[in-house]
Amino acid sequence: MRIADASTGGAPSEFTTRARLRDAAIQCFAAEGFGASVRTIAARAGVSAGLIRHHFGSKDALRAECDAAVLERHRSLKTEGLVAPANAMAQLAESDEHGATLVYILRSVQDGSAAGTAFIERLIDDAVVYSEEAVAAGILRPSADPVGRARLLVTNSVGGLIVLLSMHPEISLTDFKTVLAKTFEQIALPSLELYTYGVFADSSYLDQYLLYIGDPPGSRV
Amino acid sequence: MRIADASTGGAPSEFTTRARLRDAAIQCFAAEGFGASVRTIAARAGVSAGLIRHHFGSKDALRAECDAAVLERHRSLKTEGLVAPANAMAQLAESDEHGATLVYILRSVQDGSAAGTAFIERLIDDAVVYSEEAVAAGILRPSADPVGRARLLVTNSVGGLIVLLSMHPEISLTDFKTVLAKTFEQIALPSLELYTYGVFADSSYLDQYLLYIGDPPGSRV
DNA sequence: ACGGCGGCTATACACGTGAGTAGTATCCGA
DNA sequence: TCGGATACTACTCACGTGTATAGCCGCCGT
Repeated sequence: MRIADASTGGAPSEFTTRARLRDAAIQCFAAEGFGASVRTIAARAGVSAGLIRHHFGSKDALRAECDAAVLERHRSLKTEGLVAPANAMAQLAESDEHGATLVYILRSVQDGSAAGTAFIERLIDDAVVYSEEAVAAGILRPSADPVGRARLLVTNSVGGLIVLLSMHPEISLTDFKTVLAKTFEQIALPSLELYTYGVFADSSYLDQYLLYIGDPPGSRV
Repeated sequence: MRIADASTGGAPSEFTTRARLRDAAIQCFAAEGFGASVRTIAARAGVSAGLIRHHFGSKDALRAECDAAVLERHRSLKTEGLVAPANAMAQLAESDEHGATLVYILRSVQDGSAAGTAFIERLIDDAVVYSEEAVAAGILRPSADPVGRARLLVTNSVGGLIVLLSMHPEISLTDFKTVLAKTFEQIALPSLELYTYGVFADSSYLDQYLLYIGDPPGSRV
């Protein structure tokens, strides 16, 4: 037990074999989803399947470590100031390693795992903070339901990305970056339009709804 | 072969055993995802696993028939005029049977299957048509990229729904309707706000991008 | 030089899956 | 009444999976 820790002395995520296996797993999970077998991961890392069990004990434990690594990678990216409020995702697609990270995160969300939920909630929390700042700075319009808006923006963006990527099952291990770039290029203009002007020509739908929730008819519970 | 067809004489989707099994499969797939085993489906229908193979030949064939049935169900709903442009999804959540249909569709999209892709593309095509009409009627703002906007709106809405539902794994076979209603209630106000006013306080981001694609710097390939 | 130990593999096991086969019961027409 | 087809079940098989164990090889401290 405690193999890598004991040898390197504290930092478990170095260039140890354990980290190599973990990164191979991240790439496989990103490429094929979490159905990727332990043997596939082992093959990609050029080792035998038993070694993974030797290091991690179980597939679930391996995945938990992948989750932690990816979450941590995203957190460090954020503290580096790379992740801007609006185009948070686009930044991640730049490098190929980060591309795999992004796809892994999307797969986690898609899969409904705890890591995916955690990630979404973190994004929402971030968005709430960014939104407050941006509203104060006059960049964003104020909202009647700021956290609801943040939630909507995040879930829609991430979900839209998931749908778009689901429609391209040919994300062979190599071109995460390419397919992500294409996708972003596809949605950039409509997104900016939507975020700038909305889609409705006037505010009648919103006004109706505001009236409706102000004095709701008894038909609903 | 051709059991139901030969007996009922033309319409394969009646109250035949075959249709019963298919509907049980749709509910199981909606509840558990497509990993639901043939035995589970059989148990739900109150029959043995072998019978499913007897009727459909394979699990894939069964799923194909479920896909077709769901797609057809949605198409008939559309021709009934029930599906309005804006709140297309909300309608489906009303009845419980349609709730299962909706969730099945979402699962198909999430899963990246051909049926899911087909469904998304159909929704986009519909949205393009509706948008044209709505723009002509002065309800929607015109767009510089109408089909891009339709694509964005559809993928974001459906994807957002998928994400939101993924975060509630407790969709026990019974309360499709409840969880869908809660979800819609949660996003209604922010959605209307977004679609009415957007989120940006001014058009500077959009203007920048329009300039950018008008004369792109050479840094990109 | 050598002895122990950690990295690593080969092999096997239990389990759940989809698929296949054989056989039984039930109904319908001649 | 009977014969055949059809709905249905019980049982079996092959396969891929995650998990588990036993053992080999090379490095490193003494």
